[in-house]
Amino acid sequence: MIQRPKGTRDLLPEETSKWQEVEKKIKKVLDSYNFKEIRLPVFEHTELFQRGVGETTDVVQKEMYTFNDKGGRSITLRPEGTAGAVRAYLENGMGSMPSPVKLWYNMGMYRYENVQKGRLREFHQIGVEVIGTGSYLADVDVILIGNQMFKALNIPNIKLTINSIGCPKCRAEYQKILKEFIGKNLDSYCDTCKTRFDKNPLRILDCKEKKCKQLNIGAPKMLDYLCEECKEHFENVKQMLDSCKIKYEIDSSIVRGLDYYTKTVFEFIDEKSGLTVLGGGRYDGLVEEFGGPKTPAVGFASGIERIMEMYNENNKEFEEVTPDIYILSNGIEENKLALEISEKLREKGFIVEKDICERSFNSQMKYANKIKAKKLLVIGEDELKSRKAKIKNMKTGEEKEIVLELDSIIENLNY
RNA sequence: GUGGAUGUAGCGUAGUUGGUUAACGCGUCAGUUUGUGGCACUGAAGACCGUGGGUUCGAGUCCCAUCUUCCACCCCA
Repeated sequence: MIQRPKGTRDLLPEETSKWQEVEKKIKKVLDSYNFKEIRLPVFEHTELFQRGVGETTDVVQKEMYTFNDKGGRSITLRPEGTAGAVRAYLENGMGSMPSPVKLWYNMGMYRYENVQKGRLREFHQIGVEVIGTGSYLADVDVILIGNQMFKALNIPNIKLTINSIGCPKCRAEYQKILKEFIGKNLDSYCDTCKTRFDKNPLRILDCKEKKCKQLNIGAPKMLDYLCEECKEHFENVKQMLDSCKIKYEIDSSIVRGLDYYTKTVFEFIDEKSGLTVLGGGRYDGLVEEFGGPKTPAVGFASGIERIMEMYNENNKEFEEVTPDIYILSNGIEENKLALEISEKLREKGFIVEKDICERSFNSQMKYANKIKAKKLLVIGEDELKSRKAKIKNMKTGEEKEIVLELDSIIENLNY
């Protein structure tokens, strides 16, 4: 038997209807902020992610699905959405659209990781990007969207944590100071931290090793070394969040795993599982990095599989969509009439089931019951002749005599 | 990438110290029931026991390898 590749999942009908329900609710929030959907290629040139996400990141170094296509091009399955969105923004001249450009996406992502709870190799993210404004107001809007999403999904116990990692200018300054602090005890740090020291010292602060955590106590904090502009930006973000009564924690260890972030970074964390369910921040340098004009931007991405996990826990009652009517028929002429009525009802938007297996009367009855049809209409010899029939409410068992005409059927479907 | 656990019909399980045609429940299909479902009863289909080797007269049971899934590290959404 051929089985699905590691880290992938099949979504069966029961699950897809729940996904659709969640996606619908999220889309409503996105619509209310007037964001528009974009759909992007599953694969891009490898270089896009190398330059966008950053050479030193784990995502690029060891988690990308990269291969050469038949034309010898290095191609990579997208591990995240922002790089592609920015590429599309530039390639399609979206800079000439009314600015800022506000986009959202819902796409599959691919990362060669070791599988675990809430961690797949193919997973899905819903994300937003606001391209073309450097204002703190945009950061706040983006955070508020995330907040509204979880509210709309009735998911409680989500903690918002924020931080600022400054701009290239003040970060470089801070890194120097941080390296001085860490450098004193570098020999005592774990091996991964030693390699981080040169490539990305900020990450050392995020190390989970006990000894490293110990050594990190008292380390200088990025927040204390922000330049005037970054400091003011962060203060404004906090002020706005306070004014709309959004609770948040400042967590100076949030660094984010993607290199393009600047200034504000934030995460929504599920307090029960400890998993990050939404993560994002500002990326003021990325458009320029890709050869575009200096264009600030901010966005987030949220993992649908993780959202679904929490959604299912907090929303037990789920309304299943079932057929409005099952039309039972036996015999050629009867089937013709049943088909005709079915088609007309379907055109009117009703969910109609009828026999397509040439099953017996009894089997059809049982089937209608199993698929939870709301109403039942039998078309047999008598009904064909008399043009009268009984429509049955499958829940109450009550039957009602009707004329075998479309209007009269429809009238009895709605009660 | 490292460490630990796991794997028997679609799903959930049983399978005694290795011994004939691998069992049960749910589900599926059909019948009891040419004209009204749910209940009940009867029957059928469905498993090369994750895969590949090995030990043995004989392997679902023992050994090795490999894959999957789950958990932890790491990282992230």
